Amino acid sequence: MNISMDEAIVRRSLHDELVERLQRLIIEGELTPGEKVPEKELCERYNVSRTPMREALKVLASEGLVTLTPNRGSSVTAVTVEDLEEVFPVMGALEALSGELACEKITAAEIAAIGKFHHEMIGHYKAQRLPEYFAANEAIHTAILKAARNETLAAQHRMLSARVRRARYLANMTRERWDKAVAEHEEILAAIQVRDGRQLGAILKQHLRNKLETVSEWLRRDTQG
Amino acid sequence: MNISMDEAIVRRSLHDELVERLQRLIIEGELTPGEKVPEKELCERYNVSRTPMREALKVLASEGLVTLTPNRGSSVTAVTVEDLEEVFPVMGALEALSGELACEKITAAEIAAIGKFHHEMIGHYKAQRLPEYFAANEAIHTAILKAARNETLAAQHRMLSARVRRARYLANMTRERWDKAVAEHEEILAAIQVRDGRQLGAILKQHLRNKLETVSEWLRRDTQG
DNA sequence: TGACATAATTTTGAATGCAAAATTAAATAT
DNA sequence: ATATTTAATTTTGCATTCAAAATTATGTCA
Repeated sequence: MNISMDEAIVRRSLHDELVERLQRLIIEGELTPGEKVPEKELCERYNVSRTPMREALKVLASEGLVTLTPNRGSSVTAVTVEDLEEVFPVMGALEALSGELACEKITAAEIAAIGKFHHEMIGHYKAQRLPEYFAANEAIHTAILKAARNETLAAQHRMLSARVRRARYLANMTRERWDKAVAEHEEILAAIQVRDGRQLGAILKQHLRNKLETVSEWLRRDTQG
Repeated sequence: MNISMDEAIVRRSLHDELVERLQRLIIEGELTPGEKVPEKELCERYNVSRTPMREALKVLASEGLVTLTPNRGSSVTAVTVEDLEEVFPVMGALEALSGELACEKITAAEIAAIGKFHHEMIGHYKAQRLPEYFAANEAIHTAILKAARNETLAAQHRMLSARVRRARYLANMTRERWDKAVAEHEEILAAIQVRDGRQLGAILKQHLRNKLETVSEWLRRDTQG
């Protein structure tokens, strides 16, 4: 009895749906860091009661995306330079691992797909289209992570990524740094194509270290300047 | 209704307290993998309503400790060999990082403390006191993690650790493996004492790889034998 | 008896209700 | 006016309630 699940009705619990929506609101910046999460307002907006909303907020809090203060509700966690300096090394370790694992398990088709993203990205770079560049960039990193075939790894990475994605997106690179990032991406692609896991891991780690530089520099300027 | 006051909750937010208590129940094995979480029973036991209990379960679910099935409640996530093979490499990467960071930041006093744990552990090893050995062992790894001065790293590690701690604890080592683990610990201590982060990271990673062998072997035997 | 249908019970997901804490507004004194 | 109380309002944390789903029990008929 092999029933195709393709058309199965996906019934999700409200809190689960809300976790996702709130995550999006935070990442896309509709809810900005430091801001109090307007519980009531969001409940009305999504037409749910406070119960599932509060469940969702608790989950987000455990992921570090919001901060709960006893008896005074939740606020979007503000990312400080210190946070970034904590998160990036951890993400670096995870990405390095993803590179190593990916090289063991990646298929030719997946390599080709990454190559395609890469060339798209280069195109956007040459045309100085930053948002499109970011999208292609993220596609590459996601593809590597997926090729690693480790859901735990992917989940951990997603979690940390969510915490800093907004800062990452907002910090716009200097021309110089952008050049460097692209150069690193050439190396990334090369390492994948020859399936050199050690090398890929190392580059990914370095790549992220440079990103940290960019982002924390921007954050420093933005928050105190 | 029979309420035992010694277990009733006093401090801080209920859901937060519950997260911790349930975590303990799972790790200590009072709630065993696969078992359905008896929501009502636990509510009575801790004398709380279902609301905070369910909030806590959602958090634990997001950490992978319990599994929520729509409309049929929550059960303790059963750890499979496949899970272990996913989790351990990630923990390995985190531990390796913790080793590197720790060597940069650890104080002489902390090194001394780790040395003390180490010697206690050796004593327990010689006397074949497994539980005490495990406790000292865990103290060492926790101390290294703490010395790394990275709360994000520690939190991620704690989360993964919780998921496999029970299996880790239950799998008893062969004499041979135990010898090896102790030998590795000698190397760990040596690397810390000379603050060789690269080396420490590498050993920790290898150490965990061996642990995976032990645990997954046991799990395979236990679940299908 | 055993396969199936149907009714009773329990469990689950989510809305609502309520008391305590926090915040804001108003009132009083300086 | 500016502090400082005090009162009103809102928000928060949690308990309770309620409808829908799932599970178990009961009844029916071959």
